[in-house]
Amino acid sequence: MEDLDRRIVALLASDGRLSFTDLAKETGLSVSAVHQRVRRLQERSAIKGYRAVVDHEAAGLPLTALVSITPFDASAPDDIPDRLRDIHQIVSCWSVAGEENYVLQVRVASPCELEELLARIRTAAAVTTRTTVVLSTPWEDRSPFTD
Amino acid sequence: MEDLDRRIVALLASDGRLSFTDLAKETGLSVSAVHQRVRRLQERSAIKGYRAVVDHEAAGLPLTALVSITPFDASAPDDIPDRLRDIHQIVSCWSVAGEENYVLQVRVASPCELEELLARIRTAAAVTTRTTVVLSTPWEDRSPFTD
DNA sequence: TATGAAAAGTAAACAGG
DNA sequence: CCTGTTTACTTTTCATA
Repeated sequence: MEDLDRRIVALLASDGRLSFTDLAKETGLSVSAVHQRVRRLQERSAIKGYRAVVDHEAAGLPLTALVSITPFDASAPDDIPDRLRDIHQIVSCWSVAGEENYVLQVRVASPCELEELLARIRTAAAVTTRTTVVLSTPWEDRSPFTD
Repeated sequence: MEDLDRRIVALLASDGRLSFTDLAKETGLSVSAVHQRVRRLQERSAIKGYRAVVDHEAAGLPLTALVSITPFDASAPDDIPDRLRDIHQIVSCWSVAGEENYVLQVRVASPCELEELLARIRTAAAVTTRTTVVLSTPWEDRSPFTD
């Protein structure tokens, strides 16, 4: 990726609603040139979409946890992500190198819902779970490009 | 939070660039009413901002890791987030219940940069680190509201 | 807290270098 | 791959219920 594209991506990663006018000012390009570059970045999926950053406490999902999972049967074919994809409380699913096979980031309304969710994960994916509850979030989902 | 606000938040969480016109269609409100509600949600920080969802491979930061950290000196006052805040490779910082005190999500360009980053984290925050490298990411940062 | 209408600003498509 | 122009749409503000 070119340096100009990198700048555009960094700018949109920290403010996804920047207008093309502002992007043009920041990059020194014309509005049309920025527009074309952003469109290309989206077509190539270098920019995959845009989202509002939500305060999950305010939105009724105050409890976050990290759930490490290990299959019961290590020899079974690994279709775990497919088995978990429809569980919307799982906001991230990482395949990891380490003692466990996957780490999931989950968001729920209450400890009680976490309990239900863990049961659902275990049965859906045939795994054991090790859960780390998040107590507070100093920050989250920051852009790594702001250097 | 009201039900209408929750719908608006959910819509913007999955598409942060939805126009007020489209939000109005989806919610049955007028454009101005949606506009006011979104503005209020932003003022109350229920919506904290907007970001582009970036393909980190394409953007030159293909390596993600989860770093669990434990202070050398458990009796020292805990200002760890403050000591780590300026390290932009740390995209998330969660205070957790468990063996370790914090889990960090980090993004770097290469194993070599990860090594440097871990050294920086250890000296900046006076901690030991346990690092779990992410091998692949079936999905990430999904909206938990799409039910 | 809602509405509709007007003014200002922006996005998208286009022609051309 | 860039630029400037045009058209259509969107955002924002305002008067009003």
